[in-house]
Amino acid sequence: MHNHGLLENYHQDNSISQMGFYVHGSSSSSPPPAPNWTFGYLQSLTTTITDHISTETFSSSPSPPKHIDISTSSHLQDFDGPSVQPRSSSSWQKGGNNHVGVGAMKMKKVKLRKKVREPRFCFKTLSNVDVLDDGYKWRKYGQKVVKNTQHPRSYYRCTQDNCRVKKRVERLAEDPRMVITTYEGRHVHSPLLDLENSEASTQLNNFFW
DNA sequence: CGAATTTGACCTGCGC
DNA sequence: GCGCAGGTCAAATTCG
Repeated sequence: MHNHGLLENYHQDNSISQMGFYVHGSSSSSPPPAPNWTFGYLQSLTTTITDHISTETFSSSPSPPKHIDISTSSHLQDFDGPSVQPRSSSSWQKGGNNHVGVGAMKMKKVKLRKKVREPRFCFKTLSNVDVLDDGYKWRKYGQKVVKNTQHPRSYYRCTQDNCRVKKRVERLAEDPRMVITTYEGRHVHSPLLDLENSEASTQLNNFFW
C-alpha cells in the first residue's frame, strides 16, 4: 500500500539512490507489493522494508549518500544501519582465508578497485521459518552471531552460476517472530520456479531485480 | 555419494 | 596501531 510508489519508482528509474521503508500491517486489504509474492511464505508478509542503497557505480551523482535514509522507520535503524558499511571489492571476491595454497595465495594482491556495492532490498516478514521461498535457490555459506542479538544471522548466495546475489536472514531482536531478509545484488536469471509458472516468474523478476 | 549445511578461522573496515 | 564486529571461505559433517 504505502510503498507501491516507492517500489515502482525503484523499478522504473533504477536510480537506486536511497532506501525507504514502508509498513503495511496484516490488517491491510492491499496485497503485498510484489505481484508474485503470493507463493511461498511471502504470503505471510506483514511488514515490508525496501532498502535501496546507492553504490558509487549506480549513482554517478557528485555526492552519493553514504548512509541509508532510515528516517521513516526509526525502529529499524538498529537493524540495518550498521550493516551497510561499504566493503572492499577484494572482500567481495575472496572474503576470508584461503585454505588452498595458503602460503602463496594469502590474499593481498587484489587491488582495491572502486567499490561496487550492489543494490539492496530488505523486508521484514512475520514467519516462523527463516528462509522464505522467493523462487530462487540459495546456498548457505555462513552464519554469524551479531552483537546484541540472540539470533544468528545467516548468509546465503544464489546457487545459479554467475549470479552473485546474496541474501542475509536474521530475526528481529525486538520481535523474534519477525524475519529480516536482505537481498543484495541483481539476479542474472529468472527464478527457478516451475516453468508453467514462468509468467509469474517473469513478473517477479521484473519487480525485483 | 553428491549436495547442502555447519562451523571455526581468517580477512577487511572502522572506531578509538 | 589495536581491537572489535561483520562478512566470507572451505574443511568437516550431515542430509537426502
